Amino acid sequence: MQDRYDPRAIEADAQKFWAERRSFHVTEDKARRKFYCLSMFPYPSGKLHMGHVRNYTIGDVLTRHHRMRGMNVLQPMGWDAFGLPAENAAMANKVPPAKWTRDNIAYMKQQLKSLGFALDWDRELATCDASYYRWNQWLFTRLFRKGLAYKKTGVVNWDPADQTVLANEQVIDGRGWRTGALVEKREIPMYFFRITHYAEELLAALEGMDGWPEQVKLMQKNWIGRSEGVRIGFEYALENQKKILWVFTTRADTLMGATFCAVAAEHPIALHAAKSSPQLAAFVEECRRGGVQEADLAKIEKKGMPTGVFCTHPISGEKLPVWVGNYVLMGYGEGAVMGVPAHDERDFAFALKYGLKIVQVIDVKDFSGTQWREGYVEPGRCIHSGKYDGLDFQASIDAIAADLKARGLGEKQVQWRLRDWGISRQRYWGCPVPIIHCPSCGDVPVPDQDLPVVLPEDLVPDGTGNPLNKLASFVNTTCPSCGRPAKRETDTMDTFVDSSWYFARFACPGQDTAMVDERARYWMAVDQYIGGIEHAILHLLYSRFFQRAMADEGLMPKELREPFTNLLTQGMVLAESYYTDADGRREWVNPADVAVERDAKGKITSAKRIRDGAPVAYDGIGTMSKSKNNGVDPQSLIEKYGADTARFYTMFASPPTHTLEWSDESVEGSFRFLKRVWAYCVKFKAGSAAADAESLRKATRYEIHSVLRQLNYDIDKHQLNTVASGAMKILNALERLEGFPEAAREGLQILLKVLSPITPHICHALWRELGFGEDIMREAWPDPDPAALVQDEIDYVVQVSGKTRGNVRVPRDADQPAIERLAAEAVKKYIGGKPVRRVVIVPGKLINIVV
RNA sequence: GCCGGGAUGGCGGAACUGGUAGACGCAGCGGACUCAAAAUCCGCCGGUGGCAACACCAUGUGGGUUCGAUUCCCUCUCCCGGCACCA
Repeated sequence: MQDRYDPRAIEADAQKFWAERRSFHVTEDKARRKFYCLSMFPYPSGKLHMGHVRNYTIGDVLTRHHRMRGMNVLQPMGWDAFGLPAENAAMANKVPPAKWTRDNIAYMKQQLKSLGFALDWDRELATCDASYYRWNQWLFTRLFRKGLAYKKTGVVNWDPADQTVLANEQVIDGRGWRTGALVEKREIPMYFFRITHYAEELLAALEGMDGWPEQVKLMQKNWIGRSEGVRIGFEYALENQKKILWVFTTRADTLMGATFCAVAAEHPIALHAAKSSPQLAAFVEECRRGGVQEADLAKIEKKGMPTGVFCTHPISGEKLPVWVGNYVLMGYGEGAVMGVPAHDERDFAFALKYGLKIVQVIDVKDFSGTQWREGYVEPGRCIHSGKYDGLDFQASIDAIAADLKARGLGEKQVQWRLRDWGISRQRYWGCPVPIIHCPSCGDVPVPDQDLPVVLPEDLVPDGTGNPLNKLASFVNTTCPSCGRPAKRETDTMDTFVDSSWYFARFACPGQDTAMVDERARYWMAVDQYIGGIEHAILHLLYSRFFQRAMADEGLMPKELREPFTNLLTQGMVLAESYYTDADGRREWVNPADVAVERDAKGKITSAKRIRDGAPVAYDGIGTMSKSKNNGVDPQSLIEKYGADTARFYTMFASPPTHTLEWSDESVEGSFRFLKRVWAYCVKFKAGSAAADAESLRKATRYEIHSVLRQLNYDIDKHQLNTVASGAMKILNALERLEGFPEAAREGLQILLKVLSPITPHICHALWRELGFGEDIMREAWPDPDPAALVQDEIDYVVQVSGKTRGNVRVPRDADQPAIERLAAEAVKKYIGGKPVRRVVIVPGKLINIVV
């Protein structure tokens, strides 16, 4: 046995051992409980970052733990390989996205292997492979025929200089990232998935999803956004024709306080009125400016302009002005709202700004009418509302809705915030939408026998749109239904389509005649899904939609409607950033190149660049990013300390769900711990067994089994940082022992077993070196021995009036009066002569004497 | 702007279901070993006052519930994630 811990050698050995035995290859086995453990697959950006290491280590620890619990565990890996960064890299380096992507995959795969993850590589897939994306296309054609996929116009960011559609990410401060031109909104035809068909179900099912964090379910619930309200019609005349302006409101009780209506700039009333008013046309044009991001739209100054059109209040018959408002969204509800300044903050500000009438109709206190007050939106009894006066929130809504319904001017309605999912992207590096546009037959889905529509892989985009548009051999085709010349759709699919079902495909390696097969029935649903909290809404909601669409298509059992039974959302990995402002130019300095100085208490006082001693300024802590040059490369970490240290550190530093703040010194500490484990085992192997003193044996076993009990509790709730510290506590207990009695042997085996999911290589090596067995991975996970946890005496905390004043040791079988007597004796001086009002006893823990 | 989350020593974090705040580790300080350094090992380590015993203060802010609050409720501040074409 080597005296020194040499991670490089033992990690290579262990990985070879697993590879030769195909240790992580799994197949369906009806006899054992299956466990499908999945981490979100990576985008092949070039090399792994710390977020990947953390994500995949969490997944690997859970995988290995469940294996040791006797389950049939599947942990696959693949590549989310389509997307924008490949096109950017292609433009920068004049390399086709396909080559760039596949080179990255090869490199990152080797990195993942060096980390020793228990992955079944036989199931590897990349979404850019035609063998994968053909099934995107196949399912699309199925949904298209069903009407679950359809075409309509959608709004996009338009760069007028490059004449191209921009991703939100490519819009910087309202301008195109390459041209600097002011971005506009533009409507173009797109394909949509009808996710709203499942809105009700996607919402209702959240209720039973106990394995998901409340926080994520709440975000999804709010995103789907079910609201009950009333659709209300305001009559108006346009060119002598009677028309109805429909609005949706959740506050029909305030209808009698409506003093205006506002429509979106794209609303027919606005467009019509703009024809005869140059000012209004200019305002509508102004609303077109800017991108489509909701965060920006919500922050712009609320502006409006009257259309000159008046509509009729459906109850009072009063004439109300119709305004165009830049805050009204065409995509939500009817693209129009009623304005009730007295009971809506936004309407209030709008009314004050433009001198519109404010009428209070709900009995809220302190209504001043000149300044917005908290509480104006609170529901209450109706006032100044004619026949509705005195009715409360629900009663007034019921009465108003009934009256409107009787006159054909409204009814109760359920409205969803959720919008259908636009999947068309005017980009090259993605899955082609399998549609052929025929002048006589219209949009024809590509027939099954012609799938896949293969993406040509040798194009290099130039930033002015999708190069597929210019590729005649791709575009020109014949109509599958009439045989005449036709054009192929050149839009590709949103990459979220690729990632909405990959987990099902992992179950079916080698299947080339179907999207999924019966093996998916064995493995699905994913028992444990792990990934970043940033995916809490979109990816996870789209996957839930896909699972339903696939089940309803007969691809999976109809009742299997949720893809992920348990979800763990990991926190981000953050790092400090530093910069110098030498000669007026800010230069970001990587934390690895910075030396900090501390005062006597260890507080940081200053920082310098190691290379030249130049003082650097601290910029705080944030996500690792290229722009701030604060990324920590996992590769250098693995090379310096080995995979086990990298794995241990990422588990120990922070609970999986919290952010992790990078610290080089703490990495050092993790390495030191593994060295101590190795050194202890070297001594253990050389030492001779000592006799167990009964008391020593009992105390040590109590200590180790107590830690084990807590550790098992922690690992079951995925609090892996305290699992790591539990392992440290066990080593501390072992090192306190004199010699190596039987209790040490038992404790050491427990230590190696509980540590092995986190640091599998070193545990594999030590298990074999010490002759404990051939393969620690095949050992059963340890449980605490109840006999070891029984104590003869119990320590109680004694409080006087809630303040801790002492401890008292009482025999296990002491009765309550005896405990009270011992406790009172222990804190006699704090009680003094004061009368005892009450004694609170928490069994096994604490006594509080209230005086 | 809207939705969700977070804040505990110099730092990362722990505290089982409301029950000793600071486990485990990092940094720091002191010591051992060494010609010396590294490595390793031992001790100390929230703040204030005190020779000490000990006392008081302390879990972002302000309030509340409770015998007892880091934990539950309300208020505010700051930070982070998402907002539908980044993945």
